[in-house]
Amino acid sequence: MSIVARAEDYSRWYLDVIREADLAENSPVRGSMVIKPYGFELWENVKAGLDRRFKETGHQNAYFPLFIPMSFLQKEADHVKGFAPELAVVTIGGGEQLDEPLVVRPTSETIFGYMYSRWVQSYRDLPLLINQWANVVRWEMRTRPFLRTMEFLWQEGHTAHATAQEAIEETLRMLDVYADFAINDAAIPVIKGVKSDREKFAGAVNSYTIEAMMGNGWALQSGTSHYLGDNFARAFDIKFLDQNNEMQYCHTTSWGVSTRMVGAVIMAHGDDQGLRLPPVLAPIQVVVVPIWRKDHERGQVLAHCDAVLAQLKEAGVRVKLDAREDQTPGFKFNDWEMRGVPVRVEVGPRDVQSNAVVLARRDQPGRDGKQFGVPLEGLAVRVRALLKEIQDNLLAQATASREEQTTRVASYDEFKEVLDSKGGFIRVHWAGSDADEARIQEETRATLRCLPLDVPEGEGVCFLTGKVTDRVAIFARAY
RNA sequence: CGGGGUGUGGCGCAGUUGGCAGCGCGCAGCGUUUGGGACGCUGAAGUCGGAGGUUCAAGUCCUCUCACCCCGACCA
Repeated sequence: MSIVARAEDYSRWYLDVIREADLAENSPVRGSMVIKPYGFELWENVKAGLDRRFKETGHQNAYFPLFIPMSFLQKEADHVKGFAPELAVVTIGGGEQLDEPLVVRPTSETIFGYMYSRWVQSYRDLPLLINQWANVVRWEMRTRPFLRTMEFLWQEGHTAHATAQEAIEETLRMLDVYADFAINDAAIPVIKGVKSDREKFAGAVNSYTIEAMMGNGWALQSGTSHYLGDNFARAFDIKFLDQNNEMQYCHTTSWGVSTRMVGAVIMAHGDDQGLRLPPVLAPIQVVVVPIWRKDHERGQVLAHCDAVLAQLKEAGVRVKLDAREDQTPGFKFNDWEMRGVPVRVEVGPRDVQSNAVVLARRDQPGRDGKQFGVPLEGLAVRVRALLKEIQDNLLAQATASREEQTTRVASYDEFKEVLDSKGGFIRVHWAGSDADEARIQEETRATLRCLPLDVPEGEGVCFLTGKVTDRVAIFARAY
């Protein structure tokens, strides 16, 4: 059992890491997986970081049901068209054929819409800012652990507002929240952008995305935020009386981040040794490995470990002692590196003697990442600083790698050449049509990931059509 | 749905012209080990994906079938 090199077979590397780091396992049902405790803890930390931000921006959690009447989906034409192919539908309940089939939610705009129409009467009821943590089901043809599974966990925020402007502000606010989480917690640099019409959410006016780059140069949509206009308000009759006693439709939004984010963390940071977790999200931030040769050393070393443990716990560090007696220290070093633990503390007889420890950092493999003779006194302060440094370094590395793999091209020939030789993100001025976009996808397997928001690049010539435009697009092969 | 592949102890695999079902890892017990993936000895564990057929004899040959994996079309 081991992990294949990324350069040799990236998608096998990904599956190897998930297996070796004990994150998840395929279930007996095709396309669905069991998230194991270590992987789930990682997800729980993702949840915690997002949930805190949702609360800070005024949202409350609630829970809406798993089953949705089929007729609800059908109320919004684009929505049903988009989701119909991937619905799981319940037609039998309690041994009886159901009068109306129930859809296992693929997303919850419709049931939220139905309830919101009952809850909103006056402008005083607005805005409505609700999030839910839930599982959803989409019948996928091709699946990959975390990146695309038939059932996945996510949060979906659904909000209703009095005006288009407020709803658009909310959409962009949540996009910022996602970007902030990705950058500061997951240490993944992301590009905020708007989706093309072809790529946008079924039923949305506009879809926004944070696009991240994985270790192989492929793009991964890591979070989305949709401005739904009054499409769902009209479909579900979400109306209110405004200050002038006039009936108005609400403007709604929805936004989601899923367990796919775990896949993003794996692929944005992992190396040939396995997982590399950003300290903010790591279930175990520091692992302590005791080392002894002779029996009499054992007690001293473990006592020393306890002192380390106590000090780090006191400082709020998530620390674990690996006191397994049936494994050698060398095995444990490799094991925890594979699992991506950011910092390792090694405690042996020599450290007991000198009242110190050895510190090893995951982002610098081998002897380079080791500090010897680190005094026990003040260790927690030093470790916390090191965790911060590792967090920053992972972000810096991922950013540098993304910049290195982002290319500007001026012609379609160059586009194809770069895509085949180098891959990564390709930045272009873009004035093409839906049909042009479809053709590029067909010919190159690259898709238009987004039109980046924060790029005042000025006018330029569209690489495909030759038209002058100020619109910029990023194309890439994507998961 | 199209193309390719695989089903044999828990996992990864080998199994020749059909002739006693094996190897590595893991697992259990005991002992020696432990500063970068330790070693020895002993042991447990398999209706060979399923059904049918050919044969004195099938993991192996034939027919049917099921499942899973990989590559495409759909997608957070």
